Amino acid sequence: MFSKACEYGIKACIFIAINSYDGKRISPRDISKEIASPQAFTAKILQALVKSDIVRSYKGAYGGFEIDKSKLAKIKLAHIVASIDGDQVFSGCGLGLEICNENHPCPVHEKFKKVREDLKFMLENTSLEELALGIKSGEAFLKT
Amino acid sequence: MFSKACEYGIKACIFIAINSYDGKRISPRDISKEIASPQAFTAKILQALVKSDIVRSYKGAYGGFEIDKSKLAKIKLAHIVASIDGDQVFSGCGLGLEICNENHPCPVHEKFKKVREDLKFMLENTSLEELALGIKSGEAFLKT
DNA sequence: TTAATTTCGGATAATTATATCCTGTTTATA
DNA sequence: TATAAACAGGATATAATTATCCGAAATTAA
Repeated sequence: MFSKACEYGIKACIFIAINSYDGKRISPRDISKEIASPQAFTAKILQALVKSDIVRSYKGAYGGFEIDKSKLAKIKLAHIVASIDGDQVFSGCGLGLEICNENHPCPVHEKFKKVREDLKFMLENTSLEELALGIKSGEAFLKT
Repeated sequence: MFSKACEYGIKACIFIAINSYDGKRISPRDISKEIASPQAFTAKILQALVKSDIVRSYKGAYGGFEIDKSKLAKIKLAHIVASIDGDQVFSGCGLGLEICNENHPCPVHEKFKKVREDLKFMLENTSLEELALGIKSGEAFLKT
């Protein structure tokens, strides 16, 4: 469904979000420990998330990554996924046809429509905030 | 969503199905031409589909691939997908956690449930027969 | 200003997925 | 039996993804 990079990116954002609640910046080392991901690779993904303006980074001592508290409710899964995997998962043809639409559909176009729309709706309506709260409350887990 | 191999596999099955209606066997060369896929790679995928008993192959002159007419309604997309990509798409965790279930859910476990179940239902209830008919009637297309 | 800390970013390596090539084996028909 | 047609399958090549390494640049605090 998503690339490894995207999975790591989502989990990293959630963990950054939790810390940002407490006004704490966090390093790739701590993040990769918490989400069980390779450290250097995770750092690369964080760079991308910085460029797409989802997380903020601060260099130097006492630096690290954080997310504006005011943004937590506004950032949706869709933003993170699109920023790392592109919009293929939202709009691409299920069978890889270059052109696939109502006028020129692939064999599963109509069948996929519902699934894809469900997925799109879910991604666009799930905020980083609620995911972070799920972890904070102990309902959900970031690893194992 | 699916691997390239799986996309080719699905399209190949559909084209084989169409020909099997007319009692015709078909070669990897003709298949890859029709579905715009690399020939040798497609042949490998067909081998896998033979092993998982979805298509049948006949060696020698006048040989080729075909699918039992009597099976066309019974073979569902789910069979093809599972045979090529495994059941990760049905049961795997959306964020790649090894253990992810009701008792130990990942942050998006509940959110993904509906999407995954939709997808599963669709794959398990879409037959090769109806997809083949869609192409035969000119409603849908296998390439471009 | 210096030292310590931390992200940035380029280079490289390892792994997996995709794709090609070539030879062997089987089979139908002449 | 000979021959041509067609799949089987191993070996190899290429591309994309995932992962690691290291030095440079920035920032804070002593």
